[in-house]
This record gives sequence, C-alpha cells and structure tokens, in this order.
Amino acid sequence: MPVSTEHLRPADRAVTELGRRIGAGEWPVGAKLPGETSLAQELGVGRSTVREAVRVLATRGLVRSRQGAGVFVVADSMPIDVAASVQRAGLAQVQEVRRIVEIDAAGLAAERRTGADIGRMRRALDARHDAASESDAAFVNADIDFHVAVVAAAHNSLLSDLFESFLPRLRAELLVYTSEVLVRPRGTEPDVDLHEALFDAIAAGDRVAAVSVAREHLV
Amino acid sequence: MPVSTEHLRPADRAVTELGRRIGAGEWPVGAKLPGETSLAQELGVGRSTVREAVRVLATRGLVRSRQGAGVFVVADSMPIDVAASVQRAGLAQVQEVRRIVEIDAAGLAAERRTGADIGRMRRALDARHDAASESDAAFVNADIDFHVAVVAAAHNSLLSDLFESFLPRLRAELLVYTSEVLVRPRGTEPDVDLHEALFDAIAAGDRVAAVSVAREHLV
DNA sequence: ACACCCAAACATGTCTGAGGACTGTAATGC
DNA sequence: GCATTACAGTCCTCAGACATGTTTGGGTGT
Repeated sequence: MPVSTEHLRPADRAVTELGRRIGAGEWPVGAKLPGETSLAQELGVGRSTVREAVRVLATRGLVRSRQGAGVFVVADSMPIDVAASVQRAGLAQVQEVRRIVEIDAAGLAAERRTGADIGRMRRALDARHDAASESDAAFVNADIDFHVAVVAAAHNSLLSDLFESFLPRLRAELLVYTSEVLVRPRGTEPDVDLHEALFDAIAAGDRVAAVSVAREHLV
Repeated sequence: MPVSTEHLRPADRAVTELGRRIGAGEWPVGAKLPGETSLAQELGVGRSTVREAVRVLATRGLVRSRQGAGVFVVADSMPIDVAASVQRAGLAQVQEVRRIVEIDAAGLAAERRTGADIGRMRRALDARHDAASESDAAFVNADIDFHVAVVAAAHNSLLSDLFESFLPRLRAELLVYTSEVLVRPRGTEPDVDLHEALFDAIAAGDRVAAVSVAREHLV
C-alpha cells in the first residue's frame, strides 16, 4: 500500500507524484515530460511548484532539464537516500531511531571495546568536561564526540555510518535544547554522571549495565 | 583559483554561492539564513530563484526550511551515503544492524499498529504461505514483504527507509540461505510458527511478546 | 508579580502573469 | 540544395499578491 500523500504540501506532493509516475514507467528513460504548464494543471498545483519539484528530482538524478528543450527522464529509480529521509522525518522519529541505534550500540561496545576505544572515549569525556566553560556549540560538539566514540566502540561500520548520518539533525537539536530549554550556565556540565556511568559500564565490559544506562540516558 | 561562476544561470549561481558560504562557516550549523527576500537582494536574483536554490540545498541535506520560521543550516558538508555503506559493510554487520532495527520495530509495531497494518501483515503472511509452492525467489520476496509490513507498522518513516535500504543485501542473502543452506523443498514453509507468533503478538498489542519473538526469530 | 492570551509582525509556501533566453523545426530566399 | 530566417514551444527568471505557519511582545486577568 502506498504511503498517503494527502497531508503533504503541494510541492512535496508533486515530488512524490512525479517520482512515482517515473518509477511506474509512465515516462520511460529518455522520454520528455509534459511542459510545466501542463504538469501544473494535471497535478493541480502552480507552475512554480512544479518547477521546484522538477528541480528536486533533477538534484536526485531522476530527470534533467534543458532550457528550451524540456525535462527528460534519465533514470527511473534511485536508491533510498537515508540522509534525505533523516531530513524529511519528524524530530520525534529521528530521536526514536537514534535511541534504538545508540542503546544497542552501547551494549555491543561493552562486549567489543578495545583499549584504544576506552582511551578515545575517556579523552572525549575529558574534552567534554573542558568544554563546559565554552560556548554551547563547542559543548554540544564535545558531547557528540563522546557518543560517536561509543558507537565506534561497537565496531560495526554500518552502525557508525548510520549514527553519523543522524548527526547533522542531532547537532541542531541538541544545540537548541542546550541553549533554549536547558539554558546551560557557563561552566556547568549537564548529565555528567550519566556519561561517566556509561563510560564505566562499557570500559568494564558490562553489557547489561551499558544498555541500562544508555536507555536511561536517552529519554 | 576557484571555479568561475560567471557563466552559470542565476539559480545555479545561487546554489553554488550559498553552498560555498555555508561550507565557509558564514552561517554555522544551527544558524538561520537571512530571509528569502534579503537573500534575493543580496545575491542579486529574484525570490523564486532563491527558493529553488534553497530547495536544492535542502535536498542535498545542507539546510532545512520550516514554514513561518526560516531556513536553518543542518550541515556544512554533504552527508554520508548509507546505501554505499550497506554495500561496503560485511554480511555480519548488515545482519546485526538489521536485527537491531527489526526487533525494536516489532516492539513499536505492537504499540502502534492500526487495523490497516494488521490487515497488511495478515495478507503478507497468507501470501507467504501461498508462495511456499513457488520458487525460492518468490518465497523470499513474500517473506520480505511480511517483514517490511512489520516495520511499516511501527509508523516511523525513517525506520522503514533504513530497513528498506538493507533490502537488496538482505534479499540476496536470504535467497542463498533458503536455496543452499536450508535447501527448502517445494511446498514447505520454514519458520511458519515464528512468523505467526510475531503476527499474533503485534496484533494483540503485546510489546514484550513481540520483542521476544522477534529476538528469537532473528538469530 | 506572574501566567495566560492574542494580535501583529515576520517568514516560508503557493499561485499567477509577464517577459527573457534557448532549442528545434519549418518556412523562406538564394 | 543549402544557408538563413522566422516562429512556436519550453524552460528560466522576476515581480507581486495572498495563504499558511511561527515568533514575539504587549495587554489582561488573577
């Protein structure tokens, strides 16, 4: 069953609809799409909206537009772009997946961490402590460095890449949270106990404790 | 010497220029770009041209625009390509991540599944049963359809996209396993009990049971 | 003094109309 | 027959107006 597109804005609807039709073979590779005005009427949106949709599809590599000639299909499908999905997804969804990834990563890290991993996490925690007196952006970066180190200690490159694909969104979110919700005063270091507990559990190789702390941490 | 942008059209110039400034740190991650009208005047182009440029950057994952609020920088460089990472990663790593995703997805599905989700999963299971007498490829596809339906019932589009980005790899692996390791005779339907148990747990809304069955299933 | 409400200001989203720039094709002139 | 020209089709850009969503700050009631 296709995903409902009723609630999407016209531009996103147009992107979805055109992408679907191209994938369905309505316009095979090499074919020319109808003109902007025709598409606008057909999709029930304005011409500028069609233009934005076509530009998105061109950026994704599905079509190519040539001024004066038309818009031509150059591919009928594209691999799922997880990075784009991260952008598109709601904040709650990103948080949820991040939580899933990081909790399990903490458990794996407790089983697989090497001496080098422990050293990297320790240094990241120390840097986080030093960054407490810095700006919120610097502190958030130091905090993220630690979490990246934890996931890296799970020794699963796919898991690490997944986590790092969340980082842009995560960084923006954490920055807003730290500066606007938490209103962190300079010199303070939020959640230091939880971070130390997570480090201790992983360093000790205690999988159950690591998962437990991570689960508590990420609520 | 930087590439000349004199000959580019306004829209492409705007994309290049905005991307360059973001990469140069003029607007750090998390910052809000000036309004569309300001940018239009600053770049010497029309507002709709700025809009198309912003949409390209949003598609590339550099910015994210929120209606009424503004356009915000979410990354200062192109994000990681997860699809390539899936290809690059070892089979064990892909399996491990898939297991993490699907176990938690089963738990969420038990909490959030709608009547439509239950119907889709039921139909997928029936189709899996019917496909038992078909070729291994058809059976594997039917099996995957059920698992996709389970993840979809978690109602997290990012989670679904992640899972589906594993599918090409997963399909190839399952095919080899079914035909060469299991050597499934025509008409037999492996793991039917586990699949039914997973369906029952999710349909009943029993999160604990769903997670438990999924964990047992995916070893 | 505090919390709440709400209206105005602002920002992005969309539609429409107009004209410019480029392409491909048909008509024209030689 | 060939080169040139004219023209219609299409994308590209700009401008203005209105719609929709967010943020902010002042007023109000407690």
